[in-house]
Amino acid sequence: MPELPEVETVRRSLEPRLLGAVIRDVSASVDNLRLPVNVDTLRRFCCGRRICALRRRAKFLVVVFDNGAGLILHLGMTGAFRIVPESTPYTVHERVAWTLSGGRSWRFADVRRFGSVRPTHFPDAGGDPPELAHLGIEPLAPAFDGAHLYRLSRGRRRPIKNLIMDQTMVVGVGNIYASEALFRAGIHPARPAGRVGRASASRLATAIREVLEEAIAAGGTTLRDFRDPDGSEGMFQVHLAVYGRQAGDCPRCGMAAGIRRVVMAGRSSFYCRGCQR
DNA sequence: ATATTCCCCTGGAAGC
DNA sequence: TGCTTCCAGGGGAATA
Repeated sequence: MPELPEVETVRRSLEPRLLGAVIRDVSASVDNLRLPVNVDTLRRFCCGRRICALRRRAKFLVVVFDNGAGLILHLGMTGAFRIVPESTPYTVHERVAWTLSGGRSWRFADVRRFGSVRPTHFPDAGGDPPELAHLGIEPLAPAFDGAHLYRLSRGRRRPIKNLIMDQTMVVGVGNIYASEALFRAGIHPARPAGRVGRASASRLATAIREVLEEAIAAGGTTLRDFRDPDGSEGMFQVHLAVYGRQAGDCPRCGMAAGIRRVVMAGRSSFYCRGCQR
């Protein structure tokens, strides 16, 4: 369940350990994750390269090399990184390994293989690679506010929850934080996006920003698989107000068994039937 | 043009 | 006990 806070937690953990490292070799134990993994191509892109930056865009990690190339990484559902001594035996689900200067090995494990590892070129320093050009606005950017969300939602009949999870609209919000943000804003997840008014859009934009920032501060949410590169679990799951709490009492309005679970667009969605309209 | 459905993949839990 | 089914859900292609 890595969403923006989990990916940012991973980025912050990896950054100090990867910056300045030189990649000596790459190996892979599978030829496809979510996308094909071509180890020869990876070697051509990575070997001899120094890592200059580690960015996050949406739920992607972006590794920037010293020559205008780099990697786009996605954790999928069960992806995890660790950095270990080169001699450390591989675990069964470690799919890709980069040998780094200093005798270290940077490992990508992914049980369900929904993750991805893509080499890329950057058209300009600091910009997104073309593969990520379709992505919408970063919710923690200053330009993301109620007015922006209001404009995005005009004329759209799809449920507001589906819209805020649409990565071409606003990025980083997945199934867990969508339910949490809508709860905080008092908006029913199935409300048509175009029927969300200015005041509600403003509350929702604020709620999205706040829940993501609080989750980052807590090191993310661990419900099943998520671990940071040190193997630690996140702590935000104890702060979830509605996600996974069907039949629970509402922590805001107090309605007994007020929390409902419904399926929207194939995803479990949680809301309080007493205080979300 | 917009929005939904399907598929990828594995393991743990629940059901029979 | 053991087998089957369901569920988790991000992203992107296919489809309506």
